[in-house]
Amino acid sequence: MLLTDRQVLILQVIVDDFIRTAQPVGSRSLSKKEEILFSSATIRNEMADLEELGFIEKTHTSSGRVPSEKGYRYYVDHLLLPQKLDRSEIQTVRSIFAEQIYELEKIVQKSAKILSELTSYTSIVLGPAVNDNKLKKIQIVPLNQDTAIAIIVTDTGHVENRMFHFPASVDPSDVEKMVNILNERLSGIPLVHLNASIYKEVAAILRQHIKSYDVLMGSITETLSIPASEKVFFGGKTNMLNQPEFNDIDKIRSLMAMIEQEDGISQLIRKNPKGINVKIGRENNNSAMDNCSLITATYSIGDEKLGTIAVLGPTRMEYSRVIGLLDFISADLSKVLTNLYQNK
Amino acid sequence: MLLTDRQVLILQVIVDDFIRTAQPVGSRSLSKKEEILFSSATIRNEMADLEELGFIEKTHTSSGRVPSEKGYRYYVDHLLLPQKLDRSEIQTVRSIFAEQIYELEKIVQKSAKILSELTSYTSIVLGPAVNDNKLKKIQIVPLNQDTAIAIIVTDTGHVENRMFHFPASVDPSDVEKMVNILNERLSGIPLVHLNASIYKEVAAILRQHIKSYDVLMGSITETLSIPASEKVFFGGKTNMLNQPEFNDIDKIRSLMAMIEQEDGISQLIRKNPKGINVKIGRENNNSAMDNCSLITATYSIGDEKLGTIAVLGPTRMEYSRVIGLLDFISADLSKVLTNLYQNK
DNA sequence: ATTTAGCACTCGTTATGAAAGAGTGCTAAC
DNA sequence: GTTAGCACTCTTTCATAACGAGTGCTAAAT
Repeated sequence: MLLTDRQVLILQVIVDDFIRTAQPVGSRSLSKKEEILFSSATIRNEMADLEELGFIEKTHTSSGRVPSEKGYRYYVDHLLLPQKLDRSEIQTVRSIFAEQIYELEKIVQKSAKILSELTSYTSIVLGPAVNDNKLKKIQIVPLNQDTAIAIIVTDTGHVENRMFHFPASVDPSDVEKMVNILNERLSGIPLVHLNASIYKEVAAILRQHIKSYDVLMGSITETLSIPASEKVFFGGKTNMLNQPEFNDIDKIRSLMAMIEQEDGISQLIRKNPKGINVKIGRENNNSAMDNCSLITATYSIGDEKLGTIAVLGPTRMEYSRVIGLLDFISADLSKVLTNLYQNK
Repeated sequence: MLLTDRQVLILQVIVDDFIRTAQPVGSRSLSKKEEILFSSATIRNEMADLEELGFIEKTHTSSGRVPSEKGYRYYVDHLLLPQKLDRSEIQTVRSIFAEQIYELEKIVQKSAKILSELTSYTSIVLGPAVNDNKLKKIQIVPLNQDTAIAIIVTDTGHVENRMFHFPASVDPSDVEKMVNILNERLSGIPLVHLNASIYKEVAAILRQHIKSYDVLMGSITETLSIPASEKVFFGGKTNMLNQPEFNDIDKIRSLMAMIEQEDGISQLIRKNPKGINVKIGRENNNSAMDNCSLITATYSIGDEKLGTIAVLGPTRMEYSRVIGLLDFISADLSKVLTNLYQNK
């Protein structure tokens, strides 16, 4: 099943042309390309073979050829060269970090926006996995006798807050004491381990010093066990409306419903491993994305994977360009974040 | 230009029918309705008059009639009876407040979701105007030598946080002192007045007690002057795709672009006064909304207007139902919020 | 003076067929 | 192995006709 050089050349040109025009590619128009030195009849023969091998398809008996998912896969795996960014694009990306706002979430959100603008596809960025952030400070602000807000600040500057309730009988000074002890003992612990650590390391001390131990302990552990939300940011949600393959209302409906739902797509993205990953069409296992490809890249602080940035486009997406962009942005993002938060 | 009773009846039936079916209404099908006791020929005459007066329109020379914006306006102003909610709907709405989560924003967000589900249109809720909330507590958490997070908690349980920078030379105990003074003096002040109050009431004391007065004062006032974002929540953003009037890709594109942009629509909504307001089609002054109506209602704590909830639908929207719903939800929301936050 | 029946007319929708155009597969010649 | 040539297929476009829903107008009925 190895392809000859000529078949590879033809496949490449078909994919490139189709990505550019969204029109099926015929043998005659192929033969006019300058890199093609043989006749349309030869091309027809080769195309028949490529079709039999499953790399290209016809939309109907007498139409030109269109890359199949297998064809795109071959293209992505073997033929594609990540596009270098030009000067102005590099500048645009760097502008993400230009403002002196060092909030992790803001940077991430802005990345999503710029990514969608540069690609004119839809971008999705999985916010940093807050659960792995380490506790910097916990504070409790009472609102009235039986309600208070717990505020959790992480080392990356992320702020989580949760309201909780307790009986009015609880002594305010008790709450204060508890917060002090928690801060002393839990600073630096990843959020996800907070609850375990409380039981293991702090419970005994708390019990000694605090009158309403049972009640408060119940409230605080319940509050801390709510999983820190891993946020999803979108850019260009409606960009897909401009792609010619989505001139069909039904396709739009199912795709938009899928994007709007957010959960499904964030799961799809989350499970991707480090580095660049390309999922083409049905490889995504989601019927709403049959005509879409999803390219993901991870970003990190140091060696620790933090989150994922992704681009959703039609299968006929500019893989080369998008991969180049994602490559650059994710590396730059990791570099900046590492500098910001690594050595503190 | 007064309409006869019969003309009003015909207009009403046309609007009702068109809202239900989305099809132009002809004289023959009208004459079959049981509330219509005269012939199709009579109806045709009346319809010709109504058309001349501008209440109804034809889509083409030999089509049935469709309400014009003026027709909808008359319907909304004179003919419409807000629909009462049935038992199960009331229950659904009440479920917004069932969970013991008293966070204002969560309640508001959930309202948007339920509103869009009950109407199958798009709902928009303008979050409470945080700027008018009163300061409960301000806290500052240092992240490293030159960065800290300012956390602002309001009396409604809303938490704002902002990162800011200062020279490493600033003494940490200075920061602590400042926070204490700010809390002592500024508690209860609406966020929007914080900056002014700092200068008026706290500056003198701060200058006395704090070494790095100038630098810190600069940082803190700059931080507080960033306007607290008034959040916009959407529900059912893609619901409009299911409306038959949006079978046209171009209409979808411009509408979705408008919804996605969020700013435009939130401005459109913000300026509406207390109570229920209906804007029909071009009354919205926005070409993307030519085929849409926007119904808004305000919610309050006590007498103080807090925010707005709105429904965006086609001009052919079920005004009676939506107005009934908005009426109920906004009243209920106001009641609950008033109970929660008024008497503390 | 209203109301209604009747009818010619308009316009959108649907079905049908013809012509054009793009592209293929196959055969035979190079 | 490559290419020219040609019949064939399928989509797209356009014109045409038939049908149906609905109107406006006239004249008769109430």
